[in-house]
Amino acid sequence: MNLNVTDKIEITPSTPFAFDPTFHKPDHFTSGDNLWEPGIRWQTLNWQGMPVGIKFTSEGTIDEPKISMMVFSEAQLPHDFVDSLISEIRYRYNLDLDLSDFYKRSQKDAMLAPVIEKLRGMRPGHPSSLYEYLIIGVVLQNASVRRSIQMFQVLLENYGTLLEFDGKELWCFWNPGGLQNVSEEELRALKIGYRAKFIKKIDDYFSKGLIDEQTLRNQDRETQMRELLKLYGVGPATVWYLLFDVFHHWDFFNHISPWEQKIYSKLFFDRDPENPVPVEKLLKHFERYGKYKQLAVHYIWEDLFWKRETEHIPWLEEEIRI
DNA sequence: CATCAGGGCCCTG
DNA sequence: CAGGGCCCTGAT
Repeated sequence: MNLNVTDKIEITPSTPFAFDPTFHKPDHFTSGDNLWEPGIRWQTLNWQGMPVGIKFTSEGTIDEPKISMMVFSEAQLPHDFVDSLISEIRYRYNLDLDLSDFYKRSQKDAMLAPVIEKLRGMRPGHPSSLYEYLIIGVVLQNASVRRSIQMFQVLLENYGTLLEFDGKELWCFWNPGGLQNVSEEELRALKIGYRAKFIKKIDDYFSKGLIDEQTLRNQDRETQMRELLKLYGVGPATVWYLLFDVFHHWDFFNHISPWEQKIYSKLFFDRDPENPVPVEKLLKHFERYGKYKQLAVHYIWEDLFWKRETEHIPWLEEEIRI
């Protein structure tokens, strides 16, 4: 699909704002739906069933930020569509987040303070909708990075839409409920294994309108967690990711998967990944970050993966096994 | 070659 | 509440 109609919008985030670490998370292993280079991010977005291409360009500084957002579409977009798209972007990337209290509380933390200095203005956030994140969450389960990317890619190429805009070709997600005519067997043929059943059931759930992302956003964390765990194929690991990335709870930390446990053990206790610190002890350690514990660990985690972009970290390569 | 453990989750006993 | 089964893939 060729997207030749453009609409240019200027977005002013709250201050301070760091473009690159907000729009590019090196630990989110990309697979054909976005591209990044310093100061520019291209991505696709399925908004209200309409596939659009977006090019974000940094046009400001950390203390006087300005983002140019170019929207590419097939036909002219109605004003209210564009308005709702902008507010959704502001939500997903936390462009209005006030980080001052978090920064103030972290000043005296020997580990966090230098990381914040480097990443000052970085927002947490994730580009995906709830439905999309659920699909991603399922392909992350019980698989290495390489295999997760491969599964996600094959799903996009079979059920997504290839968009051409600004000289790029990127895949756009299908609609929630868009797999109604796809059988579990067909999904299995794409080598996603037992996850085929999970994806079918999640898609059915959305197709029947049993869950609404906007409604869920306005409910409390316990309700969100309860509703999400009702989904077949969603357990503690996936819910934990969702509460942070999609529902923006900075204070919730109740789960550490084995590979993350090894990385935290090395980062926070300089312990050999072969001999990791118990999960309970790690969780207790994170308590020092209070109501920003997950945000704090996000900063430290992103710092590690940004380092990986420029320097070789052997022990980390060993753990992520791309 | 064969075996095995993954960036979990569901189901059973 | 512990443990088996599920899928494919790359490592050993």
